[in-house]
Amino acid sequence: MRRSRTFIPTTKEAPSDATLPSHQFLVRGGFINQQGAGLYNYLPLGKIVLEKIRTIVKQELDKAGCNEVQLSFITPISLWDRSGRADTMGKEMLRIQDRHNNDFVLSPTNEEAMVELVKNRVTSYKDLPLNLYQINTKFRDEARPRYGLLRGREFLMKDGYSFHASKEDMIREFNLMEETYKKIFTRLGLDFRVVQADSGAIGGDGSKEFHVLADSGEDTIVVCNSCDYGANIETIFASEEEIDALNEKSYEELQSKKIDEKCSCGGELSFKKGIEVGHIFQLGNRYSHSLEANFNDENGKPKPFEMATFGIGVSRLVASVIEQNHDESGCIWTKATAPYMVNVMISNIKDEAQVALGEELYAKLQDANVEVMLDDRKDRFGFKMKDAELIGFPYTIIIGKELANENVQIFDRATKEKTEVNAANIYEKIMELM
RNA sequence: CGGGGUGUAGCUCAGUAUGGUUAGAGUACCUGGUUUGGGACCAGGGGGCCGAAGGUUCGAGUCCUUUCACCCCGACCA
Repeated sequence: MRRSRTFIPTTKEAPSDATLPSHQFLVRGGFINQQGAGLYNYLPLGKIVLEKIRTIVKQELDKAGCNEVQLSFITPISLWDRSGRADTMGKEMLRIQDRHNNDFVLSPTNEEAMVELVKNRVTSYKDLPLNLYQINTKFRDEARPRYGLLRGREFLMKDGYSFHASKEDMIREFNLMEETYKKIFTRLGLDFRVVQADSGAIGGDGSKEFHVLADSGEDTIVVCNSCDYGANIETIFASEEEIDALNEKSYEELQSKKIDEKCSCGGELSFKKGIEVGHIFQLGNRYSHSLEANFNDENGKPKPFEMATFGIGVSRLVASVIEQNHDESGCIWTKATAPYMVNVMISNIKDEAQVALGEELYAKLQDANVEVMLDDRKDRFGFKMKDAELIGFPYTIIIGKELANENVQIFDRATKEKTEVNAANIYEKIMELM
């Protein structure tokens, strides 16, 4: 893509209400803009990142045998009356009326709809197990949306639901999804932990959360330095007071706070802040029972489905990548999430040799299916560099005054180091890096 | 939903205590010129129903009432 023809409205100043790095940089970098409280538009760059994350989520789920569907976003209130959630979800569910004064809600989640979909269509144990998911807009009318994409009212979430003939099989799927989620977050290039969550009435290993480690995380978790143990503090500290006191501490304060107990593996335990980006949950037959969704077992006896549910906050992940990967200059996208891998920067657009090399390289990289941006704008060197750092292309190839000596530079966004490369070798060199 | 705060140019904000020229700055944008290795410089220019509705007044960005929106601190959540 040519920078001169894209819609990437970057700004020097952040909106005054943006407090978190991800919020500031995503707005300043022209990825998103705010439409209303908890409502965001995705501009071209933001849309690309969102789609990349969505694609990785989809690929790994499909590989694990899940089926993607797409349920209607607006659902009749009757669906929620039957499960009892029309009352219990309260004001989080935004209700609307159509022209006939019929009541609908903007779906905040889809257990009911998914059970209704499967009910009477999957009728035999032979058809089980089944794992259906969708990556679709959700709406939760939060009392207080904040932190940009991290807590919007309208957001993109992957929600999956699995149906089983036995609890054992449901647990097998639950474990499979845990592994699948690990693959997804690993592919995204994130430093994350799986933690035991507060599983309420279900108990046991019924619920696990996936946290991206970041200073600005809203949750406090305990992690081991030598094994992959992790726990939300809500599960290991008895009193509300202790939990509240820990949650109020800043990242630095927590870092220095020692935990006396050792992990069962012998390793040291420490506190971290995390952003919850995934949650997997063993549901049992709570919904299948209340919605009378049954299958026939080997003996022809009707039984409610054993279910589990699996969520990933897709739009929240966009912000999480930046919360974990940024510096004072802007975004540092991971290779899997970068909107463009390479930014070819023509330092001085009036220099014919620079333009010629830039165009040539741009064409070659495009032919090689590299996601490449050509910064062909008439602006000055410094301006374009600041812009590239703010947006966070993993690599920027600087075609500038060193071209007179047959050299160009590769600027590594993460380290901010510039490597001198002979212009004749730049294509091979950049291809090696990726 | 409780407590607090803010709405003035695309963005960041002055101006409002004490009403009074044509409502400002920086930045961004447009024109021309000079620049071209870290968000350039000079000159010129466009851009505002001062959140909205009522009211007080000879006169309202400024005072009063109502209302809407957004933000922050709490309680709640992918």
